[in-house]
Amino acid sequence: MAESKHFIHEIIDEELKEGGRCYGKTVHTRFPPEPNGYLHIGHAKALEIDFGTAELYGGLCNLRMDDTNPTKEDEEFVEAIKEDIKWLGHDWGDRFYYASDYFEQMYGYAIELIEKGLAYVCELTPEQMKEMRGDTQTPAQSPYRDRPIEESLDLFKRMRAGEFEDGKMTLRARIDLASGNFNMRDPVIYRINRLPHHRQGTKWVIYPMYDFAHPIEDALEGITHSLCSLEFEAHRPLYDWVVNNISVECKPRQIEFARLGITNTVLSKRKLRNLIESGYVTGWDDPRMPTLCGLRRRGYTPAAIRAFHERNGVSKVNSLVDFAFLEYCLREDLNKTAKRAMAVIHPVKLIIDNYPADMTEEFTVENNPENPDDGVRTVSFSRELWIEAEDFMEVPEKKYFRLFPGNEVRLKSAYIVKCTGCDRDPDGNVTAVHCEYDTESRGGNPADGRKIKSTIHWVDSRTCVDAEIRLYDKLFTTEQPDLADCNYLDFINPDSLTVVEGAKVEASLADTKPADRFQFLRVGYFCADNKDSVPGHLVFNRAVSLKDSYRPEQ
RNA sequence: UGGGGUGUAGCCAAGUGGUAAGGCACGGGUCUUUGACUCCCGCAUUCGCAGGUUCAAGUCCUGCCACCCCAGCCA
Repeated sequence: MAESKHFIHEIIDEELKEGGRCYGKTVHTRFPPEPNGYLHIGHAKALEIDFGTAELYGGLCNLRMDDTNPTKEDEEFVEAIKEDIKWLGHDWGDRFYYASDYFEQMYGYAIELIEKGLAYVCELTPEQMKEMRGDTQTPAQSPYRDRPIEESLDLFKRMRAGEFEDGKMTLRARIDLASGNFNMRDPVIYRINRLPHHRQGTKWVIYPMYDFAHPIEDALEGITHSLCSLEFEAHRPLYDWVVNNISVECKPRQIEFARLGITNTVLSKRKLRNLIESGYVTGWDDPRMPTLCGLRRRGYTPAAIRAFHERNGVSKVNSLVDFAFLEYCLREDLNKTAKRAMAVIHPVKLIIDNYPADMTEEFTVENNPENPDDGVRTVSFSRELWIEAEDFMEVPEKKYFRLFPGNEVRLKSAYIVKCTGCDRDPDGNVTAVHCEYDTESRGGNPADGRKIKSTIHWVDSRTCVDAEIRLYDKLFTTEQPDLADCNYLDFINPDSLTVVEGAKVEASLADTKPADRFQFLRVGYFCADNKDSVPGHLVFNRAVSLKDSYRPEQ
């Protein structure tokens, strides 16, 4: 929970006081996704605000599919949305709704408005309506706004009956053609659309617009606080107009907050879809995507995502949060929870020349030094091991203190070895590193207590298993790929994915299950791919690297 | 040139007339059988700018500037 309350909660505190709008009431919010795509980390912010506010005040939060436009929405997204919300740990109880289930009631309220002289049927074409909208200096014109109530009533009923073609007529709210707020210039509240609706089928050929439908949905469900993003601020007068002019007892209050921006990625459904359709990523759940299913596959945890949003806070300032902060939140969680394992991504042979060729030992290693309850495991050890190629340099650069001729390092939990040299192929590539071990240093403790500066990870060449490692990096090379005057596709990071075949991982990883997470010692946090990793062909995704303060100096 | 919003460090963000919290990033050190983690230190004489009120202003007043959203029969 945040240290200090953000502005929305301060508003609610006031309203809950005696005499306040919500005195004695239960705080009731809603999360209203449109089922036309997958949820991403930006939606997660809204999710945390909607569900989090309800939780904070001991209230309720409904889950509602905002499906008022048949041309965009599809049932296929509904289950995925529910799954993502559950994954994040939120519970809507039995309060799962569809806006489309309220169509009949909405129709009734539209009739009420017409009867009150507050709505009328308009026969302008979309083009005409656009032309007559006016501008900042000129009021709009609407030739049908004074047609008799009876005529609008008749026409609207015939609209519903399907007597008119798509686009021929609309129902408009009769508000203010001269308003500086264009949303109030007699906005369309119903349009004709013959496309079948994903749940209502062909029952309806007229559909309510968001500005009319949303306040009704909220009022019908008894929502006290309708929390949404900043771009709806100018729609609030219309929201209030609707709840104040129809016969509903509940008058919800809309409060707007800034949506989330993160560096080096994009967060619009259109752009994300385009990344998929253009083949830059493999799908909505590609681990490089900022979608919840993508982050999940990448190895992100619900706790990390929730911490990210809680610490970012809630305000009305358009923000662009550093991607590094998301990574920090993940590392913080995984450092405490992920079991350690040894994996060599870029293997090179380490031969211990004074170790008997037929000997094998087992060493005990802690699973997580941050959490002793995770216990220990044993790893096997023999004369030939695999180590990370970058842990050896024949000619060390300044401040390099791993393996180089003459230097000692500790093999994690095993022995201290002294490097004696290396073998190279005709092209000059290192094919094996040679060393000798200190027989008195079993477990990694030197008998004489001398300090060993470096400890490196390793795997036993006799028992290790192969794995495919997918190294992910930022999707875009610039912090703001979606700046107005540039094309975000120009900034795609060509190295956002590096696939490494033939990595060597310790034997204990052989029975890893999909979605299992680990810290590969000294390398980073990895997650078994939830689609492609199977026994016999392990696939690990790098969720995030470990911080690395090693800076070679020259 | 209409309406609605927002400006506090590289990035988030507290602050509600009493002398600029915290986190990330960054730099330095400590610790370490992970160059991780931990711990410690440093990091805004100043709050978009300019005036004004006040003993006292990031907070109040006036003016200006910058940026974001709105003219879908999208949400």
